[in-house]
Amino acid sequence: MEKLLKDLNPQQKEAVLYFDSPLLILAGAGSGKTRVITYKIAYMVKVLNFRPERILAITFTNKAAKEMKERVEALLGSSAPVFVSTFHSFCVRILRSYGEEVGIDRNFIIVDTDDKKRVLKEVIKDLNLDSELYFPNTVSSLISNVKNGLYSAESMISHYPKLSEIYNLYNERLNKLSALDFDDLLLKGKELLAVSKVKERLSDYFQYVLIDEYQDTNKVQYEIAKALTYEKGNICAVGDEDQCIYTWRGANIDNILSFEKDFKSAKVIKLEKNYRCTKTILEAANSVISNNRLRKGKELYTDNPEGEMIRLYRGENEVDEAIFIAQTIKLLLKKGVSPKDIAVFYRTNSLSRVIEDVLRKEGIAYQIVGGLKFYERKEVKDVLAYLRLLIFDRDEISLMRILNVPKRGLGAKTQELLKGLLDRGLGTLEALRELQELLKQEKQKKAVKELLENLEFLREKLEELPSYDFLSLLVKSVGYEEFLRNEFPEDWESRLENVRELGNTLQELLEKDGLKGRELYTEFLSTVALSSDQDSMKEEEKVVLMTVHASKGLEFPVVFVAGLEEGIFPHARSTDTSSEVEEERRLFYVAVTRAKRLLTLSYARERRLFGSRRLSRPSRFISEIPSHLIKEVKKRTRLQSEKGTQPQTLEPKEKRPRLVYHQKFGKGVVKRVEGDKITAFFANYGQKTILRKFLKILS
DNA sequence: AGCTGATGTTTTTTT
DNA sequence: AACATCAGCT
Repeated sequence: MEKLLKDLNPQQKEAVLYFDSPLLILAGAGSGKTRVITYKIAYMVKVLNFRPERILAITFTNKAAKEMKERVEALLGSSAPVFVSTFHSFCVRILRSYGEEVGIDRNFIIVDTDDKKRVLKEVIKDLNLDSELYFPNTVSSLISNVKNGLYSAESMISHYPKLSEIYNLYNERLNKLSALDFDDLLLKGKELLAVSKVKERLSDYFQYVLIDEYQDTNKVQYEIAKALTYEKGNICAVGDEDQCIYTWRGANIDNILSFEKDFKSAKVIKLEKNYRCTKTILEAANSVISNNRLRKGKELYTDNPEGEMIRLYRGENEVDEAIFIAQTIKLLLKKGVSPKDIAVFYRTNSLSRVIEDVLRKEGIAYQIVGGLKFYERKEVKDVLAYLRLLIFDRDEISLMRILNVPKRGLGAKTQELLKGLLDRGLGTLEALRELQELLKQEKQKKAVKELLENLEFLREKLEELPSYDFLSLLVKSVGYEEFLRNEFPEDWESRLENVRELGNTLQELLEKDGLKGRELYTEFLSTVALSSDQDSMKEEEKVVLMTVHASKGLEFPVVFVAGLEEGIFPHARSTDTSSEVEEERRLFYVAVTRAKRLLTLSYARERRLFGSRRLSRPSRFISEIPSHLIKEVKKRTRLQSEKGTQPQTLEPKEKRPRLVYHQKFGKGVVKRVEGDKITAFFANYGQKTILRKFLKILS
């Protein structure tokens, strides 16, 4: 262990060795905080003889949890069952063990964003509320805010008079389903820890609690942490107020700013030496973040070399910008940079599209983190819904989802009928049985009968068959593959592939935890619901694309930040108040400090947004970087020699029109194009040849 | 019940 | 521009 400690600088060492009182480690970007945490854990196990399973470490994502576990084990040279998890999965764990103390069924289901919206839609409809004011999206985030303790439902009465009613009915519905949403997991976890029996038990059990990314914890999470370590002060929080980027999700920057007040006689250690970035990149980052007022104040320094200047590219439009990025990447690859060492960041997911298109065209392999999440894809959710239905008989949400998937000729009316039955308190299978009696049409009767038999059959097989086979059986017996073929002739194969991938995940879990049958599936469904973007990221030889949010906690030798325009980054919806702008700035700071060696910023003069072109100005954040650190670059001159091909890729290429519209003749299908004359076929007028200027090109 | 075209919404970030 | 939703029609 003594040998290990030699790897640390004095502050890091102090942080590892300090145990006298609550400890807050203010760890600047790239200051080796993961190293400190893992060494601290290793120290506890090896020197202080703590039982690893009684050390609780909370991370931000499951991926981070897994990595931390691996790193600790590498340090110790043996497997150490340290309890590492996210707040959410920790709460799932304790609720599955002690849930009944706060009236929670141990077999509760977790509703994801999509399910939540479905339930809310029903609620809003049932309350006969004006859907102009109560959009499911808006209501969903309002409810989140209420649950995260930002304000009460009643306090919103002036803007949303009926919010309390929605809130109550929504919770009632979830309750009936034994379902918890993401916020409930934390909230109920907190409630559970308020039960003195549980609190004593757990806080006695855990000898030490570490929390990573403390700047992004919310009020509820703070209280959970507090309850676990109450009075004992055996807590270490690690965070960086400059990297707090989730306030919109309830993260409370005060948690970190007032740690010393919240935890008695707390000690604060700052890690200000950066091991990641070049001097240039770090100076840029320091300079940008110094524009923020709400911070404790740190000044990072590094012994790393000066490094290359930060590059800045101005694109004519978003396509031009993407081409620049692709070309630069190509050049780097040619120079021997590994693709997995290159990352492209953007503020919003929608910006990824152009970049993807160009990378694909240029033959650059990339992987995209986040976006449409795997577990949120329709085909995956459908299959999961079947699984959920088999596991939890009360899962009405899933029943409704699959009632007519694959198509069985059971539509809205049947759904209403079924809902009535469920409201009478019947279980899903019972309700289906009743429904069979109620239906008039033979065809529908048969459809329900078939579904019912299928479900009963599958439920029998659930415990019997190995999980992978069971999933195949499920897909086959409900005719899901055929459904995919019919409904998605374009891409049914990749969709089917996704379903298979689901089987693989299940298999992995099976091998890891050795669970089986019902237990396995329950665990599987929780894992699935709580998986994060980063969790899906694999070590592949590919360039990585992701939002800045998703990049948190990662680092790359080469980083591109695209779309640096006013309205995009900072985002137009976050420029009203200075605290919003400060958060955008922190986000930019996170982006910049991911880069180890080379940072390239880019923006476009003109960008397509909502279908129309819009001129844009460069982001204010660019001008917050000292100009002597920035070098403006042009697209590679090498391409001057390939000029012939350049305009083709540069301009969105002029497509041959396929569908046109004429004032008098209406819509026409194009048959021939000669110069500015277009020959098209019109349904009621036959074939006509018309000058292009009289036609509107539809596609 | 299910399709069609019209209409309206979406783009902030996510456990 | 792409997508979801809905009324009205078959």
